[in-house]
Amino acid sequence: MEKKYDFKKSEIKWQKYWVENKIFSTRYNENKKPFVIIVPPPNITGHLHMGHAFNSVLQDVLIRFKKLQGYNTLWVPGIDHGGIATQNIVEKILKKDGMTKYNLGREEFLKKVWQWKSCTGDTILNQFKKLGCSLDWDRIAFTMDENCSKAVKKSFIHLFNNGLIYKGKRLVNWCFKCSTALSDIEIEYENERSSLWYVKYPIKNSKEYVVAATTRPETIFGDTAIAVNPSDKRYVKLIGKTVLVPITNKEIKIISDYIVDKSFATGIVKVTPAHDAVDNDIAKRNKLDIIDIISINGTMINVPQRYQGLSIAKAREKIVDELNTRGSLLRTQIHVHSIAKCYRCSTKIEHLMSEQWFLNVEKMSVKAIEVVNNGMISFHPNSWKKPYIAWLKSLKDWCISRQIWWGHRIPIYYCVDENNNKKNCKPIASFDKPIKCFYCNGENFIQDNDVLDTWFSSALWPMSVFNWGKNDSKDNNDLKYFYPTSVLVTGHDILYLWVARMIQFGLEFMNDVPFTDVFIHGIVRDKQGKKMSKSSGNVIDPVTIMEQYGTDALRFALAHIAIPGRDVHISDELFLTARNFVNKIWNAARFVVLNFEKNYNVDINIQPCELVDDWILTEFTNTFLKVKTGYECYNIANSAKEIYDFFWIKYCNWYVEFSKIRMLSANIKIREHVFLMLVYILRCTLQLLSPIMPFITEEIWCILNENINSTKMISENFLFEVKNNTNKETIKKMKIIQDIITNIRTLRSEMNIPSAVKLNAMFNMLKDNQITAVIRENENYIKYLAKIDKIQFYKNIDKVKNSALIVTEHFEIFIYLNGFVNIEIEKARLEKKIFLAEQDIETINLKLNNRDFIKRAPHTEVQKIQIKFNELKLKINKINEALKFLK
RNA sequence: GGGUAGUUAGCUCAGUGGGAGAGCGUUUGCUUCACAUGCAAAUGGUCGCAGGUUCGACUCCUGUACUACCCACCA
Repeated sequence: MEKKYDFKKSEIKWQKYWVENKIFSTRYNENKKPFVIIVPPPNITGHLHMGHAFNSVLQDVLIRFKKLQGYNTLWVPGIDHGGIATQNIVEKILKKDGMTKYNLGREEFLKKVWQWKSCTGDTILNQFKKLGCSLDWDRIAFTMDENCSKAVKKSFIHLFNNGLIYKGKRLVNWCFKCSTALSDIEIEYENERSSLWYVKYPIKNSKEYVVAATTRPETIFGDTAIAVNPSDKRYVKLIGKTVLVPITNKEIKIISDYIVDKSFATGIVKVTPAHDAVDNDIAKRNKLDIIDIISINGTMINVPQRYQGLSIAKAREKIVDELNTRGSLLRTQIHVHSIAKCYRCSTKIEHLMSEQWFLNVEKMSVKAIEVVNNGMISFHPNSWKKPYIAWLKSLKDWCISRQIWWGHRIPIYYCVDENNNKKNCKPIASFDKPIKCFYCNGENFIQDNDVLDTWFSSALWPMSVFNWGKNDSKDNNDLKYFYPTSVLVTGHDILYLWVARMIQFGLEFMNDVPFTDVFIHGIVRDKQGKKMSKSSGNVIDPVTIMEQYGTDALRFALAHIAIPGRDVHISDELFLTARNFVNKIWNAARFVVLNFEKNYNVDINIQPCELVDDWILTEFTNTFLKVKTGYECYNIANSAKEIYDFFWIKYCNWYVEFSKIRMLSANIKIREHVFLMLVYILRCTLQLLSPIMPFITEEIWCILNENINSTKMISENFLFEVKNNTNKETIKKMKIIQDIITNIRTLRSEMNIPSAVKLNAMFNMLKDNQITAVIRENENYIKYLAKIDKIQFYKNIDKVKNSALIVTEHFEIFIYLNGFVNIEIEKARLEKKIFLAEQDIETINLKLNNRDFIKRAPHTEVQKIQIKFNELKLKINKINEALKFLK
């Protein structure tokens, strides 16, 4: 076994082995219980970032653990075509060559995108492999492949024919840069410092005027009313009057609407229904005209000639000037408000009227709420249930059409005449171009130009990966066997965008939930808690970390901070700690392997034979149960922590140290036994840890196999079985031994006694004989670890000169200091012990003197306190005696 | 405006109705033949603030301050 762990070599080896031997390929097997996860498909544009790494590690941990438990585990890999994001990237590439997509035309452009996809689309999947993800590589799915395409068409046609998909001219969110409509959750809000302009609107046939405040003076050309709150006493008398729009002098009415906030600015709102959501609602309620004044290119339309064709910004500048000159501007005020931005390119979103396809989500939302309320789907942590339900309850229809080229083209066909002009026939939803029009027997059709929102195909993901839409469910064993999947693992950032929609679609098309559990983990942030982004320069690249510290270190660090319901803060120290742990594991294994002797009989059944053996088994059992609970209840951080503590503290710092002295025995049977125990516990721990750190555990497992003639892989069923060996007595006994050792070490440290100086320990036993027996049986360990030469036992001995004192509930230990005694130090040390004990006594006294406590607290609790009190008293007495003796 | 988390050691964070924990940092001692990416020991906290429930609250409840995130119709 090499002195240093070469993680790079090991990672390449095992990654290749797992993939080539299809260790994680899973087939339909009705005799085994499935455990299924579908990966949240990353965009083809993506490179592995820390968020992916975190998400993937958690899924891999679950899959690998369930495999150890004997499940037929399946983790389906896949990628998303990432509509707008991908199109933007390819357009950027074209731009470098001075081209636009229009130069190429739709078909040629799409060819380019597919070409680009075939070059770079595998990047992220290869990075998943590097991460050690136990995905089934025979099942790579893509949201634009044939299966998904069929699924998209099938679902669209179903929804269209049921009247749930409809086309309508509505106010939508429009991104000029991406030149497409966006759904409500595809926009992000950001605070912006801007101005609030107070504009005068003269009242017709009067010298008076009303003042409306606006952040968008350029939209006054689209004003079709002025609104006040009906309960606003200041303005009630104005309702119904006519005012003139500045500059154009167009006549509009003053109306009343409850939505107007009396306390904001003047309490008077100018209503621009074509470019503002609230105004649009007001217009609907009051049947106002809607005038478009901004085109989908971002230029002014339907405005006075001098404004026609200007950009929004230019128009604003010009209009503020003009209002000012005409005396229509009362005043201007600094104003901070949040503005909508595109989630793909951060361009300001404009609201404008546009003809789009919408999905009516009303009924689907009711069902999606129901399955969470009745427990068919559980969220972990449960606190996400409330926001999920609240979101669905207030959900508006989903704008599903996008004016881009890359994506699933809407399977709607329009009947046209010879000149490609649409006839009056209703549009037809169809898998392929229809042969004949239902309505007029026409034979010419054109397909709708728009494509579907990327998230439409994502919503079908749990079905489409199992060929729903392509293969009807009757003979589709995969779909029957693997659907619904077991758990969906994702960050809360796409709970609405993705999770809610999968649930809606699953219920609509499969009449069943797509998964029974949703594991919602935190978002990866930097040390200060900020989102990682290229522009902030705070990105920690997982690939760099893998190269620097190893993949297992990355994985352990991520698992270690995966605390349920909390965002995770990443810093370099995390990986350092994890790297050190990897090193520790390697070296502990090396210690074990180096102690292997050829004539060991490794087939014998291992039996604990000493307290230390019982103890480590008990500790392991406790750890095993806690780790299992952590894996099963989505508290991965706790599992990681428990293994870390057990392995480092219990196994390495205590058990291996105990073993060292036993290894010196002349008796080969003893050496053999110790080796077998060490190997057994090590293997059990490795297996328990393998879901988090698959590479090093597999590597060591393999090395150990050579020594014990085994060929099994680590991912096969658990070696360890929980028996009734969680013995509390064992822990207590062991604690006595550990306390003695620790106490003597502390004494040494406090009195500056070099470890080379061997000391004598004289035990004065105060009570229990059984404890004497325990100490006698484990004398060797005390001697070895506390560097004691000689241990003697007495009953009621006098004080021992030139010695320091350690007092516990069971005994006094006089450590003969062999000339190192410093009376002053020892006095100070003992006095401090008394001080601390007296402090404890004080708090205990408060309780014991409280009659209510004695009367109401559980009897066991009172007893516990009483015992503690007696122990402390005894300790103080003994130390006081010693102090007198010192004087 | 509504909602959800958080506030514990110098830093990053676990945790529990009955004696405050880890990692990193700091201090001290140690090259002991698995590991200095290590071993041993020590230092360090009014558990945000104010009330309440309880024999007992860091833990449960209410209020409050601050921070973060999400949602919303910030003209």
